[in-house]
Formats: sequence, C-alpha cells, structure tokens
Amino acid sequence: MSNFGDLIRIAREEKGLFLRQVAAELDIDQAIISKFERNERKPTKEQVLKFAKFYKLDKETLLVEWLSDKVAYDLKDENLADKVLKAAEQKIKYKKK
Amino acid sequence: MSNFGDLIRIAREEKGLFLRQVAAELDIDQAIISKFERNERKPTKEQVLKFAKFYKLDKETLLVEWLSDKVAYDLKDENLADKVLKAAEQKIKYKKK
DNA sequence: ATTACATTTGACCAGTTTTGTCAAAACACA
DNA sequence: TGTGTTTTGACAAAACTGGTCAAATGTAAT
Repeated sequence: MSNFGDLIRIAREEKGLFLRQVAAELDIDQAIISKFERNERKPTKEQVLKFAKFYKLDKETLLVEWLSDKVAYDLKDENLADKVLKAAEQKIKYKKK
Repeated sequence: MSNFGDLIRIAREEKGLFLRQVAAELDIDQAIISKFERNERKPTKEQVLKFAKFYKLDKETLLVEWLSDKVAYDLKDENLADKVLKAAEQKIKYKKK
C-alpha cells in the first residue's frame, strides 16, 4: 500500500537529490520534508502541489494519496469505517447535484 | 440525504423539547446545540454519544452520520472524492491486517 | 404593538493542534 | 576520526476548535 511519504521519497532518490537541495528549491525546511517522507507529518495542499511540480509527478495522483492518507487516519480507530465511507460517498454524490 | 443535525433536531422535536431543556440535561450550551442542529458546528464524539443516549437513538447510526459528515466536508471541494474514498478504503483494509 | 418565550447570531476567550525554525543527535561511510 | 546527510526534539508562531455569553431575531398570543 503506497502513501504520500513513499512517493516523494522515491521520487527524490530517483533524482539523486539530498533533502537539503529539495528544501532549498521548494523553500520548505529540510527537517519537515524528512518528516513528510516518513509520514510523520502531513503537508498542506500547497506543499503537495509543490512536490508534484518539482518532481514532475501527476498532481492528481499525489493529491489522492495525500487526502486518502488523511481520511484513513481520521477513521483509524473506527470499526465503522466501511459504513462511514459508504455514507460519505452518498453525501458527496448528493451534493454534486 | 440525512445528516447529523437533522437527526438530532427531529429527535428533539418528536419529544417536544426546547433547546434550553436539552442543553440543561446534557450540559451543553444551547447556542451550540442550535448550531449542531443546523450543521454549523461539529460536535465531539462524546457529545454525539450524549445525544444518542438522551434521545435513545442508535449509537452507531449517529456516529456514522457524524463521521461521514466530517469526511464529506473534508472532500467537499475535491473532484477527486471518488478516487480518494476508494484509496482510503484500501488503506483502512490494509491497516486492519 | 407589546409581551413572552424560543432560537439564532456573532464577538470573544481559552485551550488544543498544527506548522515552522533551529540546532543537536544520530547515522553512514571513507 | 572527519565529512556530509538525515532524523529528532524543543520551542515559538499561527491556525483551528470548542465554549460562553449577550444581543438580535423570530414567532405566536393577547
């Protein structure tokens, strides 16, 4: 199962960059990026988009990864997760109309 | 499409109670309950359980309503909602193992 | 229109959580 | 040991939440 941290760590390693370099480029403290890569902290949406652009990753893929991490985290203690997701789906569908 | 606010408003009206009375009984400010009923504020989990008990509503139903409101709210601006929910479902399944 | 009561609104505060900064500690390895 | 990278943790600033209260608004009866 993938997650946001893995995606950006792999992307960075593939490009052979150091945290320091990415930090300078994106203007985000390298300690924070280290935490993002280990899923210890959640980035903001703006940061997600910065990573997508810089690493040339698909924006949508990265956003989905990030948002689903968040949702999964919110529901982590809930044994009702399945029902909740189904109900949420209905609500979102309904709102679209 | 139902939501948490509607459920507790209907329950209160069926019992013919005023906000003031419910507020006193549950020890929650009546202004806040008013906001819960209009979905202007989200209650805490403890408050959800208080309502379930007081109105004799099914705990699980109310919790699902509350959590799915929250998830739907988080995804309200995202046209990726479907993908996000599917991904979140996988992540939750995966974690259970 | 005035009274009486219920609900809603909005300003404010306090406590919590989130985000960012930094330097020191830990790690890797020549 | 020395050099460079990553991780950790303490701290502060900013953003978000939840609660309190009083004033404003709504509603119905007289």
